[in-house]
Amino acid sequence: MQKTTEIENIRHSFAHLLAASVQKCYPKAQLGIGPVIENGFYYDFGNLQITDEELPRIEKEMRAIASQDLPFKKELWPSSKAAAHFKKEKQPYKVELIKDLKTQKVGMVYTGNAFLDLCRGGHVKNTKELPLEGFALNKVAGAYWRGDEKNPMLTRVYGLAFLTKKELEEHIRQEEEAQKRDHRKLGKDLGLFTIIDEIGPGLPLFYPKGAVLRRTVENYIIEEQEKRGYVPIWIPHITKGKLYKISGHLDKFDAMYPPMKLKGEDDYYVKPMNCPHFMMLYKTLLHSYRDLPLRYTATTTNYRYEKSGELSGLTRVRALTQDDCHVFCAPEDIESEIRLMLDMIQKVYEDFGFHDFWVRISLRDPKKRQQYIGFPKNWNIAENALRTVIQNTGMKWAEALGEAAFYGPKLDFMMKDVLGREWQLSTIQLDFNLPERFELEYTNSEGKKARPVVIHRAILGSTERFLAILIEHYAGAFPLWLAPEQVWILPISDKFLAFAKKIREELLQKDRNLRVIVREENETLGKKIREGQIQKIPYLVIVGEKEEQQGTISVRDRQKGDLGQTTLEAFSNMVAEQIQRRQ
RNA sequence: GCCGAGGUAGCUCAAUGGUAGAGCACGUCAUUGGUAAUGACGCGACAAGAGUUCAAUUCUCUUUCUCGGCUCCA
Repeated sequence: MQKTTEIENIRHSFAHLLAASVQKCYPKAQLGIGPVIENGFYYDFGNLQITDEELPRIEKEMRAIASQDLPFKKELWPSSKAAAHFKKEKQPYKVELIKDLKTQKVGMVYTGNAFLDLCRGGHVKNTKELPLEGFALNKVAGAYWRGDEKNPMLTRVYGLAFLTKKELEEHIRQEEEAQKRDHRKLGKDLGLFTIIDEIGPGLPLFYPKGAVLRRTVENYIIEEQEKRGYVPIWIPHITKGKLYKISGHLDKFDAMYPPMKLKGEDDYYVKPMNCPHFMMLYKTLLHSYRDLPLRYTATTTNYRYEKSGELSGLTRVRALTQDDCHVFCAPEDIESEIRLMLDMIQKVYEDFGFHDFWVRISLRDPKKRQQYIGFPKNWNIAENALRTVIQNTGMKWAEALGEAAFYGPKLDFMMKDVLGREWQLSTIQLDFNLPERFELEYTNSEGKKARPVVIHRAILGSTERFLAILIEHYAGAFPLWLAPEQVWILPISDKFLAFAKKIREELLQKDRNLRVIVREENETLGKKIREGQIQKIPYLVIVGEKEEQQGTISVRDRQKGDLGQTTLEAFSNMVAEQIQRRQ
């Protein structure tokens, strides 16, 4: 039996209690499984149709059972006896579990004399140890039996459980905080993007502010790439199906939009990925080892027919833009190419303010060799290259067996945002498959044909998803270099409108890329300041009689408030420096 | 796609089997202002379709979209 912690025992016990309560309230309910999860527990039930409104009743019953101070008792039963018991009790899921466990004996747990559940262990000794103040049932959802969509859908009841009331409240407070930062809400409030019924689910449109934000992010990536010798290519968004026959995607990829059927022509598909296009472009030219590594990049949109229930804001869309890159290189260049990518990833994360991340080295599962293609020799080169490079960077890393793609090992970058939520961002993947399928070649130094390795790489992953993460990470208060509107100029009254416009012109003379807007509306200063604060504008510049006479401006910082009067020169320098330092 | 909950004005939210209210936003006018909301007036909505009913935003069904999960993410 594996060791469990106090909180796990408590959560596990609550799961049992939940099962007992549901059985009492709904005698026909069938028991599934009830594991411990982050922050609490859940239990799956068959033959149970309930909504959130019924949770208080179930919770009340759980409290009633717990308050009887019942001991938890565990016995080992022969599996056949337990199976027979559950068969009699009309608990088909439990019977199935016992059968699949294939053990001689199974644990059965009781409270007091009342039978509770099949159990592998890890609970408190007595229900009086349960912190009833720190627990609450929180939601009902559907879930497939044993996580397989071919199986029936069960009703899952989720509960939160902590040691104390304070921790529970803290958790709820954190969830509320996360909700305030929700990129879907901020996207609306800040006028960044929208999703329109008539256009379609998962197909976001960007307002000017959102478009400026995404262009800023994408241009930044393009700039950093080009500094490192990556070169742009351009590819069309539709293609003949033939391309995906070669790549093998047509059989395997199930999120493909159905093809366009054109009279007397081949079927055309909108592209759900870019790799095959990159491969074809490489193949059209003859390559010498002197040309390699060849670093092709394109920021381009893919279309994937994701299941409707999977769509969510910008994090899961049907039109996703990738900062895609494929490096074609000789196997011996793998290490240096990856080092180059890591260098860029480190720089990019720092500039975006992502200070907490780790790298997952996704390797083969050595027990399942047949799942992977390519020569073991190449795999060894690749896996070792990944390890060596990562271990030399000082980045936090962990190896994960069985997480490799079937065509090669990869590095996945896991980022923690300010709320401690983990996101998978960048990925670097070694690929031995596509060069093979597309029969890519280069001429090596001996004048012989050789096969290049392809390294796939995306730093943002998808621009849309990345923006969602950025929005939530900063709660919409973007650092100056990213803010879609960086400076508002607020004239005290329309008498100073001309002066305000002059200030804008002068600021633009210092930096013609500065995003500065004069708020001309006939409103009070207080109103415009409030508006600026709500819109999270980094700097508000206030101009009136004082400023016009003294040739100064007044500056208000989004966080620090009124900074007082300063010169345009000083303000402009401060802004320039801040943008340059990406703060 | 599956289970569940929802969709009222651009946004946030009311009410109702019998003419749908408010705040913000927007427009007009007045006001000419000093660091988080000036005032008055005005414009504006029951997701779509079908059914039940004398009458449907309200009840039923279908479609669609959103949300919480499940599954999936090459």
